[in-house]
Amino acid sequence: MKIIDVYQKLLDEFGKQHWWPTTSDNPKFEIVIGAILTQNTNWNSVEKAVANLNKKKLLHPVRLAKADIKTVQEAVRPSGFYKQKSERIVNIAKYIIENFGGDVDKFLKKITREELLAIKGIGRETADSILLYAGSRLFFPIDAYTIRFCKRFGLIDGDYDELQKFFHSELPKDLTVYNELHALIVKLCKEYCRKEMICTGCPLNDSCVYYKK
DNA sequence: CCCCAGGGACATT
DNA sequence: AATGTCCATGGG
Repeated sequence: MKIIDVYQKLLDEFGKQHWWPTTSDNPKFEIVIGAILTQNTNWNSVEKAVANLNKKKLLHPVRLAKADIKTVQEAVRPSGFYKQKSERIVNIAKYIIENFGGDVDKFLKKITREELLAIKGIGRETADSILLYAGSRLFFPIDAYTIRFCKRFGLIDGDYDELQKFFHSELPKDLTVYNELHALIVKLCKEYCRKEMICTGCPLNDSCVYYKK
Protein backbone atom coordinates (compact mmCIF):
# COMPACT_ATOMS: atom_id res chain seq x y z
CA MET A 1 0.00 0.00 0.00
CA LYS A 2 1.37 3.40 -1.00
CA ILE A 3 1.35 6.39 1.32
CA ILE A 4 -1.16 8.19 -0.88
CA ASP A 5 -3.51 5.23 -0.44
CA VAL A 6 -2.98 5.42 3.32
CA TYR A 7 -3.98 9.07 3.09
CA GLN A 8 -7.19 8.27 1.21
CA LYS A 9 -8.10 5.49 3.61
CA LEU A 10 -7.53 7.63 6.70
CA LEU A 11 -9.40 10.56 5.18
CA ASP A 12 -12.37 8.33 4.36
CA GLU A 13 -12.38 6.91 7.88
CA PHE A 14 -11.63 9.97 10.02
CA GLY A 15 -12.53 12.89 7.77
CA LYS A 16 -10.69 16.20 7.57
CA GLN A 17 -8.88 17.24 10.75
CA HIS A 18 -8.66 20.95 9.89
CA TRP A 19 -5.29 21.57 11.51
CA TRP A 20 -3.78 23.69 12.98
CA PRO A 21 -6.50 24.29 15.61
CA THR A 22 -6.51 27.91 16.80
CA THR A 23 -8.71 29.98 19.08
CA SER A 24 -7.39 33.55 18.99
CA ASP A 25 -7.74 36.47 16.59
CA ASN A 26 -4.09 36.05 15.65
CA PRO A 27 -4.00 32.45 14.35
CA LYS A 28 -0.67 32.61 12.48
CA PHE A 29 1.31 33.74 15.49
CA GLU A 30 -0.69 31.37 17.67
CA ILE A 31 0.50 28.48 15.49
CA VAL A 32 4.12 29.61 15.73
CA ILE A 33 3.86 29.73 19.52
CA GLY A 34 1.82 26.53 19.72
CA ALA A 35 4.39 24.64 17.65
CA ILE A 36 6.95 25.39 20.34
CA LEU A 37 4.65 24.75 23.28
CA THR A 38 3.65 21.31 21.98
CA GLN A 39 7.22 20.00 21.98
CA ASN A 40 7.03 16.58 23.72
CA THR A 41 3.79 17.64 25.39
CA ASN A 42 0.15 16.59 25.35
CA TRP A 43 -1.95 18.89 23.19
CA ASN A 44 -4.55 19.31 25.92
CA SER A 45 -1.92 20.93 28.10
CA VAL A 46 -0.86 23.22 25.24
CA GLU A 47 -4.42 24.48 24.84
CA LYS A 48 -4.40 25.66 28.45
CA ALA A 49 -1.12 27.49 28.01
CA VAL A 50 -2.29 29.14 24.78
CA ALA A 51 -5.55 30.20 26.45
CA ASN A 52 -3.54 31.74 29.29
CA LEU A 53 -1.37 33.67 26.84
CA ASN A 54 -4.43 34.86 24.95
CA LYS A 55 -6.11 36.01 28.16
CA LYS A 56 -3.02 38.04 28.99
CA LYS A 57 -3.05 39.49 25.44
CA LEU A 58 0.37 38.00 24.74
CA LEU A 59 -0.37 36.35 21.39
CA HIS A 60 1.28 39.26 19.59
CA PRO A 61 5.01 39.55 18.87
CA VAL A 62 5.50 42.99 20.42
CA ARG A 63 3.46 42.28 23.54
CA LEU A 64 5.15 38.93 24.07
CA ALA A 65 8.61 40.33 23.49
CA LYS A 66 8.06 43.06 26.06
CA ALA A 67 6.22 40.99 28.64
CA ASP A 68 7.65 40.22 32.07
CA ILE A 69 9.24 36.78 31.84
CA LYS A 70 7.58 35.70 35.08
CA THR A 71 4.19 36.52 33.58
CA VAL A 72 5.00 34.44 30.50
CA GLN A 73 6.21 31.55 32.64
CA GLU A 74 3.02 31.61 34.66
CA ALA A 75 0.93 31.39 31.49
CA VAL A 76 3.03 28.66 29.90
CA ARG A 77 3.44 26.48 33.01
CA PRO A 78 0.63 23.98 32.22
CA SER A 79 2.43 22.85 29.07
CA GLY A 80 5.56 21.76 30.93
CA PHE A 81 9.23 22.70 30.41
CA TYR A 82 7.90 26.15 31.16
CA LYS A 83 11.19 27.96 31.70
CA GLN A 84 12.64 26.74 28.38
CA LYS A 85 9.43 27.31 26.48
CA SER A 86 8.94 30.82 27.87
CA GLU A 87 12.41 31.73 26.72
CA ARG A 88 11.82 30.13 23.32
CA ILE A 89 8.55 31.89 22.52
CA VAL A 90 9.87 35.27 23.67
CA ASN A 91 12.99 34.60 21.64
CA ILE A 92 11.10 34.01 18.41
CA ALA A 93 8.87 37.03 19.04
CA LYS A 94 12.00 39.15 19.27
CA TYR A 95 13.37 37.52 16.12
CA ILE A 96 10.21 38.44 14.17
CA ILE A 97 10.44 42.01 15.46
CA GLU A 98 14.14 42.45 14.72
CA ASN A 99 14.14 40.80 11.29
CA PHE A 100 10.62 41.43 9.97
CA GLY A 101 9.41 44.47 11.89
CA GLY A 102 6.99 42.32 13.85
CA ASP A 103 5.14 41.35 10.65
CA VAL A 104 4.23 37.68 11.12
CA ASP A 105 2.96 37.22 7.56
CA LYS A 106 6.19 38.58 6.14
CA PHE A 107 8.18 36.36 8.50
CA LEU A 108 6.27 33.27 7.37
CA LYS A 109 6.64 34.13 3.71
CA LYS A 110 10.32 35.05 3.68
CA ILE A 111 11.97 32.87 6.32
CA THR A 112 13.92 29.85 5.07
CA ARG A 113 13.95 26.48 6.77
CA GLU A 114 17.67 26.88 7.48
CA GLU A 115 17.08 30.25 9.12
CA LEU A 116 14.35 28.77 11.29
CA LEU A 117 16.62 25.90 12.35
CA ALA A 118 19.31 28.38 13.38
CA ILE A 119 16.97 29.84 16.01
CA LYS A 120 17.51 28.28 19.43
CA GLY A 121 14.50 26.17 20.37
CA ILE A 122 13.39 25.52 16.79
CA GLY A 123 14.23 22.01 15.65
CA ARG A 124 13.18 20.19 12.50
CA GLU A 125 9.65 19.26 13.47
CA THR A 126 8.87 22.65 14.95
CA ALA A 127 10.28 24.38 11.87
CA ASP A 128 8.31 22.20 9.47
CA SER A 129 5.10 22.59 11.49
CA ILE A 130 5.47 26.37 11.41
CA LEU A 131 6.24 26.36 7.68
CA LEU A 132 3.33 24.09 6.78
CA TYR A 133 0.56 25.10 9.14
CA ALA A 134 1.30 28.80 9.60
CA GLY A 135 3.17 29.50 6.36
CA SER A 136 1.20 27.28 3.96
CA ARG A 137 4.47 25.96 2.56
CA LEU A 138 5.18 22.40 1.40
CA PHE A 139 7.21 20.93 4.26
CA PHE A 140 6.02 17.65 5.77
CA PRO A 141 6.59 17.45 9.54
CA ILE A 142 7.93 14.15 10.85
CA ASP A 143 6.99 13.44 14.45
CA ALA A 144 7.47 10.45 16.71
CA TYR A 145 4.08 9.12 15.60
CA THR A 146 5.03 9.24 11.94
CA ILE A 147 8.31 7.41 12.52
CA ARG A 148 6.52 4.72 14.55
CA PHE A 149 3.71 4.29 12.04
CA CYS A 150 5.96 4.12 8.98
CA LYS A 151 8.19 1.50 10.56
CA ARG A 152 5.32 -0.65 11.85
CA PHE A 153 3.18 -0.44 8.77
CA GLY A 154 6.16 -1.37 6.63
CA LEU A 155 6.49 1.82 4.58
CA ILE A 156 9.97 2.97 5.56
CA ASP A 157 12.31 2.71 8.53
CA GLY A 158 14.65 5.67 8.90
CA ASP A 159 15.47 8.98 10.54
CA TYR A 160 13.82 12.37 10.15
CA ASP A 161 15.45 13.43 6.91
CA GLU A 162 14.95 10.06 5.23
CA LEU A 163 11.24 10.00 6.09
CA GLN A 164 10.75 13.58 4.97
CA LYS A 165 12.41 12.83 1.63
CA PHE A 166 10.08 9.86 1.28
CA PHE A 167 6.94 11.92 1.92
CA HIS A 168 8.14 14.77 -0.28
CA SER A 169 8.84 12.44 -3.20
CA GLU A 170 5.76 10.23 -2.85
CA LEU A 171 3.10 12.85 -2.18
CA PRO A 172 1.55 15.28 -4.65
CA LYS A 173 2.64 18.89 -4.13
CA ASP A 174 -0.64 19.68 -2.44
CA LEU A 175 -0.99 21.68 0.76
CA THR A 176 -4.22 19.96 1.74
CA VAL A 177 -2.61 16.54 1.43
CA TYR A 178 0.36 17.58 3.56
CA ASN A 179 -1.85 19.31 6.09
CA GLU A 180 -4.37 16.52 6.50
CA LEU A 181 -2.07 13.51 6.23
CA HIS A 182 0.17 14.63 9.07
CA ALA A 183 -2.87 15.30 11.25
CA LEU A 184 -4.49 12.00 10.26
CA ILE A 185 -1.35 10.04 11.19
CA VAL A 186 -1.42 11.71 14.60
CA LYS A 187 -5.05 10.72 15.05
CA LEU A 188 -4.37 7.15 13.94
CA CYS A 189 -1.46 6.83 16.36
CA LYS A 190 -3.41 8.28 19.27
CA GLU A 191 -6.35 5.95 18.75
CA TYR A 192 -4.89 2.73 17.35
CA CYS A 193 -1.21 2.66 16.50
CA ARG A 194 -0.08 3.51 20.03
CA LYS A 195 3.06 2.25 21.65
CA GLU A 196 0.87 -0.62 22.76
CA MET A 197 -1.05 -1.33 19.57
CA ILE A 198 -4.83 -1.45 19.60
CA CYS A 199 -5.50 -3.11 16.26
CA THR A 200 -9.19 -3.79 16.77
CA GLY A 201 -11.06 -1.34 14.58
CA CYS A 202 -7.99 0.12 12.90
CA PRO A 203 -8.87 1.26 9.37
CA LEU A 204 -5.51 0.01 8.05
CA ASN A 205 -5.76 -3.59 9.29
CA ASP A 206 -6.00 -5.05 5.80
CA SER A 207 -2.56 -3.84 4.75
CA CYS A 208 -0.61 -3.79 8.04
CA VAL A 209 2.07 -6.42 8.58
CA TYR A 210 1.66 -6.09 12.34
CA TYR A 211 -2.06 -6.71 12.40
CA LYS A 212 -3.01 -8.97 15.27
CA LYS A 213 -6.61 -10.06 15.67
C1' DC B 1 2.92 3.61 41.65
C1' DC B 2 4.05 3.73 36.74
C1' DC B 3 4.39 5.69 31.82
C1' DC B 4 3.88 9.06 28.39
C1' DA B 5 2.87 13.37 25.59
C1' DG B 6 2.04 16.63 18.21
C1' DG B 7 11.05 17.74 20.73
C1' DG B 8 15.29 20.10 21.22
C1' DA B 9 19.84 21.37 23.23
C1' DC B 10 23.76 19.78 24.93
C1' DA B 11 27.12 16.29 26.77
C1' DT B 12 29.22 11.89 26.31
C1' DT B 13 31.05 7.89 23.87
C1' DA C 1 27.43 9.42 13.91
C1' DA C 2 24.90 7.35 17.57
C1' DT C 3 23.25 7.45 22.21
C1' DG C 4 22.13 9.54 26.86
C1' DT C 5 20.29 13.17 29.84
C1' DC C 6 17.77 16.99 31.09
C1' DC C 7 13.82 19.90 30.81
C1' DA C 8 8.32 19.72 33.90
C1' DT C 9 3.34 19.61 34.01
C1' DG C 10 -0.89 16.91 33.65
C1' DG C 11 -3.52 12.87 32.41
C1' DG C 12 -4.31 7.89 32.09
